[in-house]
Amino acid sequence: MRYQIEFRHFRYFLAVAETLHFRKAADILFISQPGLSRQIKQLEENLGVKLFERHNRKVKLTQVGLYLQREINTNFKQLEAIINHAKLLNDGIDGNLRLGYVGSAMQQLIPDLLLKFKGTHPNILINLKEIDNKQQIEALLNQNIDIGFIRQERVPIGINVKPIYEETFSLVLPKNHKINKTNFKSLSQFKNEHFILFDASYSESYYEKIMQIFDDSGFSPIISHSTINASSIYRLVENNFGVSIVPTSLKYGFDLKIKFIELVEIPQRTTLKIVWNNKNTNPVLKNFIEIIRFLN
Amino acid sequence: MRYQIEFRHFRYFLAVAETLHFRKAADILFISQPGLSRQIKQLEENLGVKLFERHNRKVKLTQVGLYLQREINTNFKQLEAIINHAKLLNDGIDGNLRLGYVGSAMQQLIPDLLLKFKGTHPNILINLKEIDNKQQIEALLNQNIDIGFIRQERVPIGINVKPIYEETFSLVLPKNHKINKTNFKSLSQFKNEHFILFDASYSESYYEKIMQIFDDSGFSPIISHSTINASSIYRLVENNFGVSIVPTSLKYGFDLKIKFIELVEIPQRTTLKIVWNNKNTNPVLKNFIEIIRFLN
DNA sequence: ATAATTGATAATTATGAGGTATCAAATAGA
DNA sequence: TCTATTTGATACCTCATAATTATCAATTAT
Repeated sequence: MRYQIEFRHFRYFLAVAETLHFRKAADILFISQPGLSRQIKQLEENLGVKLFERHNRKVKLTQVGLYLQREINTNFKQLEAIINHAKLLNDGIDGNLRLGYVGSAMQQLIPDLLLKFKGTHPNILINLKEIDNKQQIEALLNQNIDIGFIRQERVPIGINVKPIYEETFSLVLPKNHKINKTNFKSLSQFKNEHFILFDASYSESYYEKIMQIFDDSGFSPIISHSTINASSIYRLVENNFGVSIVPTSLKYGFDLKIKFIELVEIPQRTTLKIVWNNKNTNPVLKNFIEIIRFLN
Repeated sequence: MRYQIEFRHFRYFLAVAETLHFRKAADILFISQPGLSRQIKQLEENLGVKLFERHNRKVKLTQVGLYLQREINTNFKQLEAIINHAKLLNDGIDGNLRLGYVGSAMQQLIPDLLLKFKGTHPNILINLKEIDNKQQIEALLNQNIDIGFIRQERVPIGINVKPIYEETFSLVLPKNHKINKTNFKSLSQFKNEHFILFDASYSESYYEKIMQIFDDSGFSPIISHSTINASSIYRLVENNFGVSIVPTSLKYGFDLKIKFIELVEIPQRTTLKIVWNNKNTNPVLKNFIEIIRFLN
């Protein structure tokens, strides 16, 4: 117990816990393998806890090691956030907020929200990143973003959800398509058309919902293309590669030879939700959620 | 920026922030004042943030310094808690223990054991699962449970066994059966009765032992039903579907129209054993086995 | 059998934390 | 005004120890 534990020990520990390989971890840390071994040993001695099982040619985390990896990781993320925030404070900025969003949220909602937030909190630095649903959850858990905008039903525990905008779906057709708002009866009129849809990887639950729409209409769609980007969908529709179904709000802001038919009769709706990690201690996050609360 | 920040820097920072006096802080930290000054300077340079205003003969925290003091303080508290918890986990004082057991062990033994263990280790979370002998071995090998309670002679290598309770068998008869404790002579009196027994799949070696009892008595039983549950056996016996033989301890805790005759004369005994995987490193397991050691 | 992999150990080096001495600036007291 | 005192910063030095190199021991792959 004569050595003080330092960050170094935990930095090294995390690297070994990550790679489960002393030599590789040493390379990543730009130190030699024996040096790394010694520091890990020191940490283990100081804590009085065995962190790794070294057998044969395999390194394994012990139960306690596993626990420490998780906890130290989030603790370090928090510390990092504290330091970043301190730097921003120093620059006269009151904090920052890292947003992730699916493309379809940028349509109208995020600009509106940010404008409102900037009004009350002018010195907040906002970072925006377009990421898909699944990766947003990942980023939230790792505290790489503070808040996400997703279209997905289920989220892991530890993630808070607040629905903020529910909307209908709309059919997307080429402008010259024979079906229009007046002669449109039901989706089954499109059973022989090719469909261009958001990829299942975009969000499983979103995809399921779309499939349910087809189920309810009594046919399986021919899916000719899938993408993760509204604008590519529209390009394809415009050029007669097929038709599509998208959240209604996505119809604004494009000037293409396509038309939309809102599907108000079907029961399915899609909900844009904001999500955040309840372990996140960023003070700006609290304020942002406060703003959201007064939306509906 | 060529120095890495270490805990030291924050420890020193907190001491100065607390005392607002470099010399006093240095005394508290058992280092010299110039050494302290230098570390604080390093921290400030590394963060790119001024933490203290040194004017006249007074030291004052800057806004950012104030923020950091609060945040680092709570962050360090959290880290401390993490480390303490890790130590508890390591000592098996906190954590969880997953038990598997055959129904007949729940009769008296497991409640007693758990009560005793809970007394010395109140913070351990215990998961209980009723599983048959064979599946317990499987679960131990896969480390899906930490400890098992079985009635089975042979176990694979890698599994440790400790017998904890040896007992006689008892006949189970309907209350109105003509044989009772006084006119009972030997098992051969039942050669024409139907028997209801634990299924062979429950445990092969247990089944073999029962068969041996019949062998010794010179007859093969007529087996009319087999089940894996003491309570169903008793229901069947109560309704005159046949008679049975069970471990004696199973007679407690039922209120049915049945009676028991303990077979003390025959040599066969059944032994409840605890079993665990010797590769299992769950520290709680060690402590549990320790408790067991003082049982007999 | 030989070579490759991988973590631990031993001996050595060199970085930088901490020590001593001292300074500079400011203040208090005469 | 002239000390004496307080207090953080600087300069220089020492030594503890982190990191390196070289090597080993054990295992596994060829």
